[in-house]
Parts: sequence; structure tokens; C-alpha cells
Amino acid sequence: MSTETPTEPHGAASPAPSPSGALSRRDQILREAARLFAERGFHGVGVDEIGAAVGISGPGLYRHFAGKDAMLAELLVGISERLHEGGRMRLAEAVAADAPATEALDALIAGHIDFALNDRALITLHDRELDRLRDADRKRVRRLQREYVELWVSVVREVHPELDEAEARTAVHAVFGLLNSTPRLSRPAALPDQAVTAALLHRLARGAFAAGAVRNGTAPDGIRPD
Amino acid sequence: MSTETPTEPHGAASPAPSPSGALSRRDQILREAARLFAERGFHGVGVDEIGAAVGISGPGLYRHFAGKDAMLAELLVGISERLHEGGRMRLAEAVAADAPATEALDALIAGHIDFALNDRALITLHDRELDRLRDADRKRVRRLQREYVELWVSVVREVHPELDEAEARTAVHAVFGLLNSTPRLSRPAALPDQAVTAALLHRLARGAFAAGAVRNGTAPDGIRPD
DNA sequence: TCCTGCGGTTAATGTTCGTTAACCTCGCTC
DNA sequence: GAGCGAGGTTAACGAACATTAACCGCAGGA
Repeated sequence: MSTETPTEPHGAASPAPSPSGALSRRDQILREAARLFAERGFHGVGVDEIGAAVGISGPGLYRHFAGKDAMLAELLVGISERLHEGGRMRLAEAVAADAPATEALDALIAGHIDFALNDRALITLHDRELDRLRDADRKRVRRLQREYVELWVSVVREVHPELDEAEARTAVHAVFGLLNSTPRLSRPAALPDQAVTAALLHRLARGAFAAGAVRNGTAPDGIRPD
Repeated sequence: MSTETPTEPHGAASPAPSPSGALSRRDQILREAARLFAERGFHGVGVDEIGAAVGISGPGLYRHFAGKDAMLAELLVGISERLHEGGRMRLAEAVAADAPATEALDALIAGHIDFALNDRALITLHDRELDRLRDADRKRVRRLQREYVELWVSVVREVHPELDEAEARTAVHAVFGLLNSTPRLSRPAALPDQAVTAALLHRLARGAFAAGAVRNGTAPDGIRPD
């Protein structure tokens, strides 16, 4: 509960991932905490376990974080920011390059896939442990999430104007669910190959949006694109 | 831990939902527990809360269940069985009616959507709290999940023979993620209309599979080495 | 009318767990 | 080479919580 951040080395949020190669102790902790939280849930992991995962024990964590909550908060805020910022950047690039909207959408999809495949634990946490956050942090994360969704919605509606606002939003959420499904794919090794999987997911996402926009009769066999 | 099931009124698993109208106390408890577990996670909910949600308090639950674990187990096993059984039945019907594979796939999709929209809490639990189960129950649930997936994979490959086994499985998992995304859609009220949403999700799912099967040259080039 | 068992109650118990206290030991800097 | 702060350690504390104990009222059949 203490809002005083007793022993926080860094001032605020700058991740400062690593100067080179090795991670700082602080980042080691974040990485392991993310993995454990994703595996067994926030309440299912004890601080002793997190400590053990980085070779120190229990209360030693308090030299780096104000508490267990603070770790989760930093993880969730960090993800949301990176996702949002990544999306914003890719979109800005596409606009700057005068690219068609379909390319912008592809860029968003590719970016999200990249994230989903490389930060599985964080993706899992992202929509699983949000409510454990303090009010301020939760609001921040939600705002970033909302803005990220709106980014997608605007591009999707540009590519598929037949979709109204609500449909586009639902479709975007659904495609997020689709893209974020890989962490639930039992084992990393079960995936054929990262590149193959990425390409497949990309096709699935594009196809979903395209089909969502086609509001024809009930004929299931009429859905031949091209 | 006690494997002795001290005070279990029913012998085994028969849900026996309700004779008419009102739910039995036992089913009330299951319903509220599902909701709470989905909202705040298994470890995030106390037995007192579950009790309060049905108007009795705390340890009164132990007249109906052997423990908190038993509630979760019954919920998860129940979902898996209903999902699996529903899929198996729809598939059998399609086969009996000599329907084309696309219709069988549509039946699977429609059934899953129905489930996702009507049992949001259970869907959420389904892939979130599996590891909290005792070994026996977890294996049972996993087997049912696996068989359910295989059901889908076989039909999907019939409809889209271009997909190899691994791709089809990944696609099926991804589409599950897509269909299961509605619980994460902040508010139930945010959905336009259940029927509209169901139709949209159905189109998205069909489109995803169709696009997944088309491995053409218009590369998304999603894989950009950073 | 008695008694039995179902479905409750509150109080107690034992454990787990987050957090704090108190203490220690290096590696640096003056 | 004294001092000191960063980053550990173990022990202690207190709250939360699942589970059990002990007790109770009452519906309904004998």
C-alpha cells in the first residue's frame, strides 16, 4: 500500500534494458517475475520463489522494488507502453511513407505478432492480472490499451469501411485474442518455426478482418476471397 | 489435499443443472465461484467471499464441497466435458446428415460461439486456472481439451487440405483465442447485440481459416530483422 | 413426540506469505 | 584505512486465509 516508494533506485519508469549483454539484477527480477506470474498467477507466486529464481532469497527483492505489487505494476505499465508506442510508431512510419492503409494494417499485425512471439509471458499477464494494480496504474494501463485499440480500429475501418465502429472494435479485440493465442500453445517447441508461425498468424489475422467486413447472406461456401 | 471427498452429496460429476427454474444451493455456489474466480483469479478469492455471494458465510461451503479446490475442479472438468461433448455431438450430427465438411465446421464454430457468449466466466477459467488442479483432474481436463482440438483439426483439414497438421492445430488454437475474446471485451453491454456479435465472430473465424489455407506469394513480409 | 441429519453458525487452528528489522560484508571513495 | 552505501542475509511479525471443531435449529418421518 505504501505510496512512498521507499527504496526505488530509479526515479520512474525508464526501463534502460541493459548497457550490453547482461541484464541488471533489477531486470533479471522483472524477467523472472513475469515468467512466474504468467505461469501461476500473481497470487500463486511467492516472493521467495521470485528471489530464488534470480539467486537471491526472499526479502532481498525489497532492495530493488517497493513490493510485489510494484513488480507487477512495472511489468504491466511497461508492456502497455511498449505495445502502444510500437503501434504508434509503425503507424506514423506508414503515414510518412504514404503507404496504403492495408500496409499500415500489415505493419500493426506484424508488430503485434513479433511482440506476442517474443514476450509470451508479458502478453499473458497483460490481460490476466490487470485488476491487481493500484487504481492509478490500472487507469494508466487501461488508457494505453484503449488507445492502442483505437489505433487499430481506425486503420481497420480505413481498410474495411463496411465495418461500423462497434464491429471494428469487436473484430480488433478478437484478432488480439487470435494473435495472443500462442502463449497458450502448450510448449514453445510445439510451434513449427517462429517465422512460419508468424506468417500463418499474419494470414489468419488478415483473413479474419477481410471476412468480417463481408456481410453477405448465410452461405458458408461463398467466402472465397480474391 | 485430502483425497477422501468428505462430504460430497453427489457421487461424481452429474451436473443436474436444475429441476426447474431455481438453482440448487450447490449450483448457486458453482455459478458465483466461477464468476469470482474469473474476475480475480482462484487465489484472489477467499471462501468467505464465495459464501457471501450466495448468502451463507465462509465455512458453510464445506457442507457442499470438499474444499475450494473441489469447486474449481468441478467447474473446469464440467466445462471441458460440455465443450467436448457439444463438439462431438454436432460433428456426429453433421456426419449423419451427410453434410459437407464446411457445414460441420460451421456447426463447430457456432457451438463454440454459443458457449463463449453464454459462459464467459467459464471460458475465462478454462485456460487460466488449469494448473491449480490436482494431477488427476488436470490430466482429465487436458485430455478433453486435446480431443476437442483434434475434432476441430480434423474438420479444418477436411475443409482446407492445404494446411498441414501443425498449421491446422495452430490455426485452431488461434481461432479459439479469437472466439474466446469476448469475455475480455470490457462490458457485456459493450457488445452490439448477441446475435450480431455471434454472426461477426462466425465470419471472422471462417475468414481466418480460409486465409490461413491460402499460402500465396503476396507475402506479408511480417518478419523484418530488427 | 422424539430424534436424526441436513445445512447453517461462530470460534479456533495452523500455515502461508508479504513485509519489516537488524545485522553483515564487500567495493569505493576521501 | 576509515567510512559508507549498495545489496545481501536470517529472524520476527502480523495479516489473510483454508480448513476444522463445536454447536444449533428445524423439517419430517417413526
